[in-house]
Amino acid sequence: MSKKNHLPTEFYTGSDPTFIARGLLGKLLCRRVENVVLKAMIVETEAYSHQEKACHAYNLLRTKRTDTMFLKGGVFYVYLCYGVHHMLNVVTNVQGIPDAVLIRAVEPLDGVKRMQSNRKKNNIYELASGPGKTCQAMQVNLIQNAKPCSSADLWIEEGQNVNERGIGVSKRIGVDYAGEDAHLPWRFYLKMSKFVSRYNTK
DNA sequence: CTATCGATCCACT
DNA sequence: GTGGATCGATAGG
Repeated sequence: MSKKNHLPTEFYTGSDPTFIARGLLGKLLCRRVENVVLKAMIVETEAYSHQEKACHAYNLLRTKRTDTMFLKGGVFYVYLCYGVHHMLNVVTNVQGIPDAVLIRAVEPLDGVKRMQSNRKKNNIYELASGPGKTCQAMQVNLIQNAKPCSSADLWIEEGQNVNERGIGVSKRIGVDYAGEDAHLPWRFYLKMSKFVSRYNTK
């Protein structure tokens, strides 16, 4: 058994979600399915906080779905969107304070053939350039919900160091329903990456 | 119980 | 650029 290079717990619990969303850029999202290991670098994230309307757990709203977000930071929050696509988040903050970071896009590194097969696409730039695509490529579904970010079948490990100046910022995508909070500059991405989702809402 | 609506993607024009 | 797919969670009667 090789020792995994997991992130320390404090990484997930120690700061507000925008800081953690920035910090996750360059980290590696890893998945083991059967005997195949998939690895991909996180290149785009969005922060969600219980204090703003775009968040499922806004105002500490607790439901069957948002229960996961109330767990201590460092677990995955997975849900189904539009009845079709899974979305992968990382829960942050301490227990009882529901904040999270959505993983919106990753750059495939290992197991690319498997991801191409999962996505039924060959173009590497289209394998995980969006939150739904990322889950399809990495074979993430509701079974992963509430599992630790250091699980044997899905985990996050150290990756590239990212220079702050290499990080682009914009408002979040697809949250127009959130009123004024829709304008929060809480989407973060690697400027130089060709693997981010196409949208570039400023 | 029913109605509404997505933290999206893709095919098509 | 636009619209359909598709279904579970959610809120309200």
